[in-house]
Amino acid sequence: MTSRSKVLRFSGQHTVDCSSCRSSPLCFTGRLPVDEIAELGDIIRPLATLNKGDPLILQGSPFTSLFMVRSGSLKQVTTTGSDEYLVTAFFLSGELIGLDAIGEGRYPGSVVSLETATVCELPFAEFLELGTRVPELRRRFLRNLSLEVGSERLGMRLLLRRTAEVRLAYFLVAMSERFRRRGYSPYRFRLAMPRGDIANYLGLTVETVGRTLVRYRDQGLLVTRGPEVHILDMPRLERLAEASGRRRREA
Amino acid sequence: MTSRSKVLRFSGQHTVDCSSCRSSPLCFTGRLPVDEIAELGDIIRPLATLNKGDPLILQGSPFTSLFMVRSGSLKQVTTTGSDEYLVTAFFLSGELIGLDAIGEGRYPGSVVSLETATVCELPFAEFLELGTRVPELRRRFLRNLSLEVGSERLGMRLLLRRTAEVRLAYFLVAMSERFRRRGYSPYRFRLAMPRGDIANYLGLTVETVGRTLVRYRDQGLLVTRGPEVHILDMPRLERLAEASGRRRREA
DNA sequence: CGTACGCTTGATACCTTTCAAGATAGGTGG
DNA sequence: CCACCTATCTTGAAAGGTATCAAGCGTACG
Repeated sequence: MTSRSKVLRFSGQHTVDCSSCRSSPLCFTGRLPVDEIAELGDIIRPLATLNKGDPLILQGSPFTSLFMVRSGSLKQVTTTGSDEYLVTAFFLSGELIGLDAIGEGRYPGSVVSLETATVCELPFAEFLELGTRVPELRRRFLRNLSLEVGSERLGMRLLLRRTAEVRLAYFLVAMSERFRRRGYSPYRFRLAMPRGDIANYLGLTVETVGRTLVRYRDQGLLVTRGPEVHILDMPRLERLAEASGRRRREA
Repeated sequence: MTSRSKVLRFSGQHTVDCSSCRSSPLCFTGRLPVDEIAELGDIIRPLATLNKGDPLILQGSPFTSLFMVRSGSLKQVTTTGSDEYLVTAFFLSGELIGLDAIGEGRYPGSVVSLETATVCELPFAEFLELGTRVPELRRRFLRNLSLEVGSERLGMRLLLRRTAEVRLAYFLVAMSERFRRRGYSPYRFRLAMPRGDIANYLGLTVETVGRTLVRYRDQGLLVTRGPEVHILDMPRLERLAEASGRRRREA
């Protein structure tokens, strides 16, 4: 169950040039004053490269570091007591991994690479220490954590009352937006995760996701070819994603 | 929509004796050294008293403070663009309100009292400033925030794949545990929120919640009388709450 | 005393899961 | 380079769980 496979090692090197990081505009450290960026660079351990399927974190291992995605994408999966497999998050470049581990002191799920990806390691103790001297860093970090609380809280409550059609639209619009902010086309992108992971993440089955995609295609909303998504009618897809609930009634 | 009703005012008084607070063992500030507790007391504005239905926070208003529940309970509700009413959280004594507002700088939902309740106000700017001098306070706060991220992330993903029977069991077990930690009986308690709010929170309808409670009663799991809950067979209820998923199949 | 709100109960429709094969595609080894 | 294997995606038919719609019922409070 907890296959103790190759857990990656970071290079011993102890300096990163954050100022040259392509993810920096998205990273919560982005646009910090130069001096402080440099200090961060002293802390951050750079550039583990992961291949598809490589684990970055094993569920239950002690929390030591946050990880910042520089390129590629990863998923977080939690296995519950009854051997249930739950996809709890996807991480794209510029996003922070491990925010949910600080509280318990252990990582609540395994994090696995969905494709070739690179990450930076941010040892938490040293990060906290740096925070003592850089209030702005603290503020950014709190902001980041808080946004996470809010979006999980609201996003999930929303999904709970939604049909498959709306859930998937919501997911695709969100992904599209995430790609757009990374400088990619919001209309054509490649979803690195398999259908099964999407279904699991949305609380649906693979079959339902598949059928829903077919319906979208029939309605001229979008087309998919394997992992490739091509959105044809974004306005309508967005309207669908925002659609209130199940059927008629208002609560 | 945003009924500008009586928004409560705090007394001008500027000192709170945290050390005498009954919620202190549950509050994230609990068990801090005495000096620091005292400093907190200088910041915290005490004791607004709310009656059932009184709003503490109006959705969209600028974020200025966190609130700590001293007694009673409250709910957070978010109204979406399409006038959909979503219950996104319940707060019991010792819990922090407003964690999800830090990021956006606005409160993402209204917070309304479910019964007579008292809260302390914790102005955020001053709290941050105090954090500069008290690293332990920062750590506690981060821990608190992180736990929130984790439980929302996992808890919700779980609910998404659950039947009404399991969702409600999960909710009742969680509430029972929260009461237990507050020194009340975990077997007999009073849920201050109406059925409709529970249903909404769990992504169900009132009818389904009602019918499910009847089924529990028929099975000898628990009985309800209005807001009163009396759990008869906790082990079985817990097993039900942990039950894996919809029907047979494993993911 | 009545009105309102919350809770119950019943019948029906519908979405999604479940079960079961089949079709594709990517990767491996002969 | 092709055959095979496995994981992934597709399609179909049936069952099941909830939402929906519609009344009743109780109870609290003005």
